[in-house]
Amino acid sequence: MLSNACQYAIRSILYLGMCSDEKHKVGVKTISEELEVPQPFLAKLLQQLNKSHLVTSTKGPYGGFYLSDENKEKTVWDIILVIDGTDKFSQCFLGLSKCGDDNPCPVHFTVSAFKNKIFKDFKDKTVAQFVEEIKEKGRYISLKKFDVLGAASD
Amino acid sequence: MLSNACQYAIRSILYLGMCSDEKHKVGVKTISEELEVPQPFLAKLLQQLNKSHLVTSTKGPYGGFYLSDENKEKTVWDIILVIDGTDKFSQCFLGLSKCGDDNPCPVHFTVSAFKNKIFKDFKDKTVAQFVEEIKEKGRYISLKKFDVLGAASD
DNA sequence: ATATAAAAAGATATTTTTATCCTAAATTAA
DNA sequence: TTAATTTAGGATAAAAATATCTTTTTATAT
Repeated sequence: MLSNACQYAIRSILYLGMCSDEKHKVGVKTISEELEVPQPFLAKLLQQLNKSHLVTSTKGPYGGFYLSDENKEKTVWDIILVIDGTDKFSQCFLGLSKCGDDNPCPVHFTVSAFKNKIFKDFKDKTVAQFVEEIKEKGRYISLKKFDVLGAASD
Repeated sequence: MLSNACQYAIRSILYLGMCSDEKHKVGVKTISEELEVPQPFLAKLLQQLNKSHLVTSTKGPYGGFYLSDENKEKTVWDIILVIDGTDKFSQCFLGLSKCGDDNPCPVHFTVSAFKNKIFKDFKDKTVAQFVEEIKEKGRYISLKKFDVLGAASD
C-alpha cells in the first residue's frame, strides 16, 4: 500500500520527531542505521522531504536533519502526498475503476472501513501529536522502543 | 497491497465463476475486455493460473477458460499465494522488521484488525461461496453488476 | 485431412521502483 | 583561510513489475 520510499519517509520523520531538534541534528548515516534502510536512497529521500518543507537540514559539520516547529505541524498524510501521491489510497482494493459505496466490489466496505480509520490518524494528527503518542504508548518506529528514549540528550 | 497481476487474477477467477462453466468457456479476449485489463498480460497470467490449478483451459475452437468444480473450491487466498506470495500481507504497514502485537508500530492494531477481517473472507470462503455472495449482494467485479447477469447464457 | 480458433510457450520490451555513485556547495572549527 | 564534514544535485545502475510480440501446440468443425 505504501512504497518503500514512503515507509522510509514516515519513519524518518517520526524518528526525527523523537530524537532531534534544532540543537541536535541527525545525519543520514545515523538515521539509515537506526531505521535499517539503505543510506544513499534515504539521502535522496531526505533531500526531497527538505524541498517539500517536511524536514529541515543544514550542511557542514554539526549539520544534519531535524524537524522545525513548522515541520512538526505537518501530518503523516502530507508525507504520503509528497512521496506516493494520493492515488494508491483512493483506488479499489481489487483495482475496479468504478468501485464505490454505491457500486461496491466484494471487499469494498471492509476496505473502506479500514481506510477511514487510518485516514483519521494520518490526516487529523500532526507529526507532533503522533510523536507524543509514540512516547506515551511506547510504540516502535525503528529497532528501539521509544518510551525509554534518551537518544536526543548527550 | 495487491499487485496489478494479483488483482487481475482475482477478478478473472471471480468473473469465470460468474460467467463460465465447462460448457461455456470464455476466451482471454472477452475476459480482458470485460475487466478492462491488458490482454497479453492477462493471457500470461491465466496460463500461470492454469498451471496452478486455479482455472481450467482447453485449446482450439470453442476453447477458453472456465472454473472446474475443483477450481471453485479454492479460496481467494490461494490466488494471492500463487501470484503475490504471502510476504506483503504479513509485513508491517510502515516496514518495521519486528513489528507485532507485542512490539507494535504506531498503526499496528488498526492494520492488524483490518488484516484479520479480510483474511477471514480470503481464507475461509471458497471461490464458489464468494461468487454466491456477489450474486446475492449484487457486487461488481467488472463494469457489470452481476445480480442481473445473463452473460453465460446463449 | 484441412482450415481455423484458441491457449501455451518463449523471448523481448517498457516502465517504475529502488538503489548507488560521484562531484559540488555550504558550514563549521581550528 | 583551510581542512573537515555533511547535505545537495546530477547521473547512472539494478531489479522488479508490467506489458507485448511471435511462434508453437492443441482441439474442433467441416
